[in-house]
Amino acid sequence: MAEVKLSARQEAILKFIGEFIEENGYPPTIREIGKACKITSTSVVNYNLNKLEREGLINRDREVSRGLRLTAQRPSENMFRIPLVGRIVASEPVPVPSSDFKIFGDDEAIELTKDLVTPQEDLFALQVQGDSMVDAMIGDGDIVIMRPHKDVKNGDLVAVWLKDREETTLKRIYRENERIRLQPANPNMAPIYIENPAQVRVQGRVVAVLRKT
Amino acid sequence: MAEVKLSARQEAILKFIGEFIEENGYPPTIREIGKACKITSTSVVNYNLNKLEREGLINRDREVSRGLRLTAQRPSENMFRIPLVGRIVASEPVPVPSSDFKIFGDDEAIELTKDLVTPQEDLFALQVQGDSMVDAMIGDGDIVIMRPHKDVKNGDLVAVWLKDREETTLKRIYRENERIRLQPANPNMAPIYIENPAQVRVQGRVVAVLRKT
DNA sequence: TTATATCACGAACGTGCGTTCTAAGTCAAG
DNA sequence: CTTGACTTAGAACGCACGTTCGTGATATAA
Repeated sequence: MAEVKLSARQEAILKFIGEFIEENGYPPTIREIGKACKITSTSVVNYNLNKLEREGLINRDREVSRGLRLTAQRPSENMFRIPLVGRIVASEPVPVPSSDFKIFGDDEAIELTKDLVTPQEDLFALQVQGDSMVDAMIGDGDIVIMRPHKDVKNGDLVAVWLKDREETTLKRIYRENERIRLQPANPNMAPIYIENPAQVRVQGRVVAVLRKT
Repeated sequence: MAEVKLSARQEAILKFIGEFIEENGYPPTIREIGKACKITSTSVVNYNLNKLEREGLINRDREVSRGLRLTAQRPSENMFRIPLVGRIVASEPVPVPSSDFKIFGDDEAIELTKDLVTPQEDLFALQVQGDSMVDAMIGDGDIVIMRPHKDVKNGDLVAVWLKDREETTLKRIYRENERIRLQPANPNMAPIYIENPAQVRVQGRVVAVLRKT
């Protein structure tokens, strides 16, 4: 579409709407727009708003006072919440949230921006307890963002529960024929080889790690 | 303040306002609130809104249609940007942004929420290049949020430039009498002792670490 | 010239919407 | 019981606000 066709007036209106919403938390009325942009007639404002709507730059709800909003970047669009479901300890399996058990009382949640993580429905967060994962460059108190089980590819950093050792670790996983190789993130450390795939339970893929100091 | 004094109706109103704004981009009218919360009289809604305002939960602009907004987390309020000023390499000093050199063309910036970092004016971000800081639990590609120089306290995780070695590392710093102890985050590694304080240049304090996988 | 489209002005209409007033029901303290 | 604070209800007032209509100015094409 041609986005160049904006007259000076329409640009002024658009700019004013943005500033007004930012400042007041609600959109301006036609008359407020008119006063700010030195337009004496409400019908002129209305005319230009219709123009802007046809251009796709704003939405309007007719017959509704202040019934307009900018289509462009609504601020909250760039933010989302991830439930913080618990702690991850080396000696216990990861507490993966069951899908039917919805966390409603989500006072415990982390707010993130899309810069960090592309949002998906089933993401969840865990706080690491203990220094057992230093070899994965993850320390005590760090928060890991995870995505449950499915579609784990070779090379992904995953949380696995090792049945025989009875412990959880974070490692890169590689399926090699019959056996599984678990590669520590620290290149100085040797990999673990698991001959029997039934001995490992992949609990999720690590999507991101956050550390506050 | 007492936040417990909300009646069921007031909570319903508050919840509806939030949902309405989320959905429509502008606040509801008194009558819309009334219809949604099964309140037949506008004055009752008005009464409860005044209650909520006195409680500090909403703001109202009188004589203005839809003139109300939630005081709690206004979405954009909880977000801020940090300039991504460059890369941090072990073999070079940290590129601390000079205060008079304002980064205006900040296409390179990271959006964060206040959950992660308490916002301050002079924060900046660097992307780590290379595996030279694994002992600080920081890997290649990680992003460190930093705050320049001043008020570095014992135990802070800082970026230091070691003059004699000509390298940058991230370590916890401790001033011990005349000498300086640099303690790796990995507890298995031995500390570095610097006898001559002029040999180290503290370039900033690490506030947070982010890793995308 | 006429025709069509774009843009601006002012006024009037009808309703949306915040405000205010009167009245009444509930409940705990006296 | 009465009193008073709190909450709900209904109605009326009056301005706020989106809409529509008539008018006119300007510009480009036939």
